Amino acid sequence: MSYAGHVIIRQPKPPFAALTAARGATQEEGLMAIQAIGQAVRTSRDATIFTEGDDALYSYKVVSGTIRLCKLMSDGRRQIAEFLQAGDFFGFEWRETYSLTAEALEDAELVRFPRARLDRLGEERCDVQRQLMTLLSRDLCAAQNHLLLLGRQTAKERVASFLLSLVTRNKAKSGDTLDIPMCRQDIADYLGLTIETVCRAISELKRARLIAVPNRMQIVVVNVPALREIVGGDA
Amino acid sequence: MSYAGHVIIRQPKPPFAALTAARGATQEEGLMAIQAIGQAVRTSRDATIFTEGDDALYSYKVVSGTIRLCKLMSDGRRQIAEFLQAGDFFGFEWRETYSLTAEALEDAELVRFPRARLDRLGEERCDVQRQLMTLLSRDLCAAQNHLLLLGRQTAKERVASFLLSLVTRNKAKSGDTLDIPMCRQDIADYLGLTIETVCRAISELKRARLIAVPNRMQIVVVNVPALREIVGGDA
DNA sequence: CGTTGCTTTGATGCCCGTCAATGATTGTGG
DNA sequence: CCACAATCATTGACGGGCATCAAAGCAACG
Repeated sequence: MSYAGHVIIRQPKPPFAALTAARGATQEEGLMAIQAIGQAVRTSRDATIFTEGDDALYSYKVVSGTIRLCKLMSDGRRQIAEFLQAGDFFGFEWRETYSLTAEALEDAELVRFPRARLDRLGEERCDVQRQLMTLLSRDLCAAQNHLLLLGRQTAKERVASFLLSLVTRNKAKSGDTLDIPMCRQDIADYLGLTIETVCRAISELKRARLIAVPNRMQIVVVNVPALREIVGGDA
Repeated sequence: MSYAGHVIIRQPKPPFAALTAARGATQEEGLMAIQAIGQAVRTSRDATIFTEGDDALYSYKVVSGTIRLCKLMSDGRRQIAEFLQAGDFFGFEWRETYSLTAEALEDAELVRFPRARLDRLGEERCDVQRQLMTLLSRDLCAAQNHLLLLGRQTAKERVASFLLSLVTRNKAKSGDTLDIPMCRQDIADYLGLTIETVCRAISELKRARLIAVPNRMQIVVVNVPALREIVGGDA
């Protein structure tokens, strides 16, 4: 029911050459074993992939598009935990139900892994379990850094941190253009701010010539070191 | 060097009856196998157990006392990710170096597990890996809830959430007294607030008769449902 | 019994949230 | 192709919640 918008493209054994290529040089055997049980699915813009509290039937990998993982309060307040892009895995928390909600920012292609099969695979093969551990660890460390951002950084620092995380992810340098697939509201909900505060921080960075904003979906990072300077204090 | 304050009490095989008893009914075989390679150590108040960035040589379990896990910025700003008490595990992020700093709030007894041995054990036994996954998942979900608190809750809600988390952990009911091992500054750094704001929120709850504060280290939760009412909006 | 460290309370200010209006961009139907 | 609506982004005015600064309680200790 919450899987409306998902279409299984090919069922049992899709060719995964393209997927592993997208991930780059990851030749872990455990990872291969996981990939082998994947099913390709599609989601459309704003579709819900799973909802917090649902039975956790599948884990996922992003092939293309962008996904947001978020928590909602009953009065509508929202906190986005993470944005996921090609090559990222999600839904690997080892629990009966999903601990957050996954939605597509834009049309996306995913690979999904049935939890039951993943579970069986993990019982037999330690290298698979180990791979899952690595994925979880990555998420945990990201969450810990996010805690510091939300608890102790100013609005300007948060926006600079966000841009720097995109710089890192895209291996961008000063002068490069970043594609920003998320709207301002998503950025605000990720940074624990309001949309207006995000706008003002971006405008301020623009006035200071640290970035340029050709359009709402792109940002040119003119001066990466200066952005790092703003974040500064992080260990 | 950063292990000053640690004393190995008994080296190879301490009796773990006390430890498992403290954890309650956890008869997982994987867990037993992990426990079997533990070494009992002590830390004193305010001692650093490990520092963010150190080589991750050990993972730990708390036997007694309270531990804080935190991130520091170079200008001194601090965010506490988690408080750990008897039965809790920490330092299980599967990375080369620790992703945060662990310190003792008070004199504490720990069991430490050499990463190298844990690693070898994990290669051989899937049930051990699985157990480690479960520990990581717990931390990840806790961190995700913490993100919502830091990003989207008001000061009063945060303090109420904190008290409720202690209520849950201690299985307390209205009228019960909670022992608060952490000082106000630690609470503030956990909740992303200042010490003054924490004090004011506590005073407000006290005035509203939701809690009583016999002394700085104890809080009586007079009206748990009313505390839940304050947090309210969470899914 | 004064010192020391932590907590609490008060006064003040600022950052960011709220409310509101204007721009910019995209999509739609005539 | 353009008018129009709809959506999103930006900017401004204002206020409130929390931080900052300061001082006074309060308990533990020598």
